[in-house]
Amino acid sequence: MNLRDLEYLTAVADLRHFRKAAARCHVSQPTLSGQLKKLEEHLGVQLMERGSRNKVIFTPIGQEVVNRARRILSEASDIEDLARSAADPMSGQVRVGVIPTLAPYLLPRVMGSIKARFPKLELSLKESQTGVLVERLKRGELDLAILALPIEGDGFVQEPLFQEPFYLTVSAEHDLAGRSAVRTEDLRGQRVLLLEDGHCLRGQALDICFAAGAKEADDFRATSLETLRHMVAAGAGVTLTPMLAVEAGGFQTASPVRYIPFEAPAPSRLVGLLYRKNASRIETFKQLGAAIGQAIVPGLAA
Amino acid sequence: MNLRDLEYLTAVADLRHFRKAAARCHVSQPTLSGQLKKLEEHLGVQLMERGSRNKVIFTPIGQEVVNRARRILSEASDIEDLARSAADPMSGQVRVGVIPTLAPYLLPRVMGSIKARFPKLELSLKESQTGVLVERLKRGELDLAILALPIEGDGFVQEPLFQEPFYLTVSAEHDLAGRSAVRTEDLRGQRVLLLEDGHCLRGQALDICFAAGAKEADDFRATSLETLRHMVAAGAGVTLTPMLAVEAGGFQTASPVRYIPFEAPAPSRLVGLLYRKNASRIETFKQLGAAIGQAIVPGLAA
DNA sequence: TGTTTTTGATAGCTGAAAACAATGAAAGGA
DNA sequence: TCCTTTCATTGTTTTCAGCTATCAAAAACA
Repeated sequence: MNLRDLEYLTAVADLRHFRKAAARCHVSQPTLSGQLKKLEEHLGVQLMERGSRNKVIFTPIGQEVVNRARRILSEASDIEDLARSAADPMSGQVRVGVIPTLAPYLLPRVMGSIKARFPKLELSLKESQTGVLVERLKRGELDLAILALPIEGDGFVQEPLFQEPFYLTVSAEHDLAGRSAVRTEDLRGQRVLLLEDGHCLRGQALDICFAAGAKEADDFRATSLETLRHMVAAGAGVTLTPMLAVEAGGFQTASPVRYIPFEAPAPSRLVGLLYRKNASRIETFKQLGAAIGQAIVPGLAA
Repeated sequence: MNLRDLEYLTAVADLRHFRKAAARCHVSQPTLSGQLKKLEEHLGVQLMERGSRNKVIFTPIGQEVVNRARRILSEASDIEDLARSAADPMSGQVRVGVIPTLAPYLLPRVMGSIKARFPKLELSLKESQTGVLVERLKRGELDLAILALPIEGDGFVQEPLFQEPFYLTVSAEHDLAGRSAVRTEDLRGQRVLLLEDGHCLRGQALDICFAAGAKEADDFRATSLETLRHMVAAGAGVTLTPMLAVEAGGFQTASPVRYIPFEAPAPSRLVGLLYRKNASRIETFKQLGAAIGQAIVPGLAA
């Protein structure tokens, strides 16, 4: 059986006339006759009675087949519509995974402009740690990840978006609280609070601490940057906060923690996109990345 | 688009492997690859990501297309099932029209054995006068009619089933009530009650009366044989009753009307089937006719 | 690290079947 | 009786789904 045959059939059902039906299907009348005859042979049932003058009459089974054929054709046409609308790269669904140290701070700053620029795009957001994101990307459960680069492992494209500098985060009572800038060497001897295992930020901060001669507070692992912030406020130690997670300037003085920038070269992480090399919607991802960059980079310069 | 392509697609979706999918569809792998590629081109959307080693991954749109394809294929398969079951001539629906002077008396005698012999046959019954039946048959609203032959008009097949003799019907007080048989000449001068216009039986009875010199009671036209029966019982006149409508012997003596057979050649009507010359289910009709004949003819002989 | 295996894509060819034009046959209508 | 309408039939052409053989990439393995 064939969708084309069903079109012939419904055309005859609509017009009750082989020649007109053939015209509507843009084929010759013998073609349509022949195909319908073959369809009847294939089904083993006579679908209609042909009189040379009297109108075509459908058998009860034929009528039922016509009804079902109409539904099938309509559903097939739905598929084509679906595809057509999806052919617009900035429409349809994109499943995005974002790491937890980025999501709560990045998304509020970019979602507004993305929704405005790409109204037909439906972003489905998922917050997970790097390892989980990579795995889900590989399995096709996600289309795109926003995380800290580089990622080890092949088969992916890594697209840098921006460098996000870290800020030394201390309590208002801390010795360094008054400084307008610090160097990594200032970390020496500090008790540094870090995130629990699995967060890429933990590894990056650890590297910086190790290089600077600081040591991790090994009796504590935070679940989130917010926990970390509260611990620092309580005077339990210092930490490194990525820039987007730094509280907005207006509240900074009232806050019990101080965010101190590093002198150049400031430690930072590279935030970027990750997607499968043979992904279908690379164009969509590139445009998304550009939009995120435009929304964030001006804020970085300030 | 093509149902075959959708099969390829769902096979790949099931097996996540082009070669295996091709095997399941009994085609070569390049064929399947090529057709799927064409499908994607036709839809203008990438449906899946092909990695040479990692499993095939469907895009979100691809997954949605697969879901819809599955439904379409299932519905297409339904059509084939429907046709297969309908290919058995004695199964499925047959829309039968029966004239009102036959239906209430014929159907109870035949439906039982028909249901027993053809359990898969669904008879949809409609009671209408000859003219309506012929019209509906022509329009394809009915498949078969059971009525009195012959029918004028072409394009139909008329298949005789049995001759149904008429009985003179008089009240128990009537002069002729005691007779064991009558001749048509006995009708002379009788006041004959007949059915209203549209009933073929009216015309047939009228012919008999005209030939015999009886005259119709022109102030009365009955709607049904039952009305006629009651009128005869009330002594309003005599009438002709087709044999099947004659009340069963057990009640006859208790009944206020008497049914008197005619001497040979007894007037009668020919009951038969009518269907379109190019009808699809002629075999079904022939078997149905045979079953009706077998159920009725023994009763006629008795 | 080089080799093998796996897996989908590509190229070129073939045959079945879908399409066409021309014609026939049946049946209304003039 | 002839003409028109309408679907079926016939024979030819063209399209394309299908095949075999082969390639290229990448994972697996030694």
